Amino acid sequence: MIFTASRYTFTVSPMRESAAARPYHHGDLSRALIDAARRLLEAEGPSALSLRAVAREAGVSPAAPYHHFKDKGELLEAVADQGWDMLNQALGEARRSADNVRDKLAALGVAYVCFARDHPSLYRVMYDGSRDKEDMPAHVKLDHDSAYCQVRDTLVEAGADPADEISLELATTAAWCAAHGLAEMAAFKQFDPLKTALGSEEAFFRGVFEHMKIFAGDSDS
Amino acid sequence: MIFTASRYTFTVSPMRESAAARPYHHGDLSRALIDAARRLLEAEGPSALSLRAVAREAGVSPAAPYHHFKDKGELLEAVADQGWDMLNQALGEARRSADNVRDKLAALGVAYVCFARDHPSLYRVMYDGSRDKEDMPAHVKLDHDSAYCQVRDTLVEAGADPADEISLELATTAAWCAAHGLAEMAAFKQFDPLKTALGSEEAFFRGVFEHMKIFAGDSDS
DNA sequence: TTTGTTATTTTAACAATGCTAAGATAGCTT
DNA sequence: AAGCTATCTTAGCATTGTTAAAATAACAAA
Repeated sequence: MIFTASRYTFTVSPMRESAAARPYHHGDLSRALIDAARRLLEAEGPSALSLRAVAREAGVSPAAPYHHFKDKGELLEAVADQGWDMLNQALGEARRSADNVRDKLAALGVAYVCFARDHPSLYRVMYDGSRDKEDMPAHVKLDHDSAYCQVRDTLVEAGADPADEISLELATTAAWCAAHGLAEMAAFKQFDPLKTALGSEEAFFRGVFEHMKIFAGDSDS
Repeated sequence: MIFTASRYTFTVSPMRESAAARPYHHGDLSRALIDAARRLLEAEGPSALSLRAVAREAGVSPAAPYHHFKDKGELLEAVADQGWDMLNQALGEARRSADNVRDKLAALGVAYVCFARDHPSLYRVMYDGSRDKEDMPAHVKLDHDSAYCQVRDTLVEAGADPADEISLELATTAAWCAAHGLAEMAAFKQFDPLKTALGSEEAFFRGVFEHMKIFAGDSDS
């Protein structure tokens, strides 16, 4: 679907549900902006993601986005939200497709790192917004099927005592930190020999996770 | 020590050893620039760290830095290098002051996260440069007493088999990822209740590390 | 329909940034 | 003293985020 208005030409992605009644002049521009940002992000990486470039990609003037997002940051937040939705979904699938309970948590971890590997720019945006604030990324702790809650629930399924809240929170945080740490490291090419030695990248991820007990020593706390 | 040349006034940090024979006009400008960058970083955070601001802080013209660093990135690399030196030193101290072998690795981990907590902007710079390249941050794997090597050596001291190189690399990577992940998360205020419940921030760090065995299940590999 | 209100978009402008090319300056070498 | 070269400044360019003001188009009421 292609609109032409004044001298700007731009495309509008097909409307989803009735997400929001179609606004005034040009269809759903805020969604078009988010899509344009995602397109730019995949094509050129995070450094190319300027507000003006997004507007250009969407076919509107440099100031147009400011009527839909107060800030460049607010647009990036919207992009990040989509990323979190995708990640939550990927974790859900990994969780369902794991054979036995014992492997479920490792499967979650591998799925997490694979997501970061497959969408590196998006993953960056998902965290960059939160680094300045002192809040966790959106939807990480709040939603029912948020990534965080999925990890916590999986821990309970695997035998963690849901009554010991502190221990459960610590374990969930530990899993989260481990996955995030590996996600940020995994692309370093210093790991290439290890990956080939182990046969695949996923095997490398799994191998790292298998060693995650190191900090605990051998005793059980 | 204060120089005044043309209309720019700037300070030069006291010379260290004979790091490099004192250059031409204004003393050791490249060091002065790095110091200025560090000062700005601590005072205003990473977003305020523009090359022009650094030049301003150092009392030179906006183009002066380009005779000492080919890029903004190259200056940031130099700043990051100092950060890695500091971190390596902090890890070394933590390693020496740990009572028994068993606690050494946890002490290293806590020291790592404390460094990131105490120098958040510097820590950001230390990794930001490496995210674009696909290389690990400078000096992480190369130097003798690099942070990476210290972790690996500590693992060997704690009983890891130095002959099984793959397992040792995996374990070192696991420890590194865990520490980095926690370092990036630790500032989120969602953890405040946990920190107070456990008495201190360090206790929280230790608590997370103690749960790091989760990915391994209970069996030993 | 006409009129008015309001939401959306454009144009134009500002300050700031990274960086480069040209000239000035000062130290070193001969 | 003359020349060379490294260092620094001045000016300038393209780009960025953001704002203010003007234009445009949808809608609601008369």
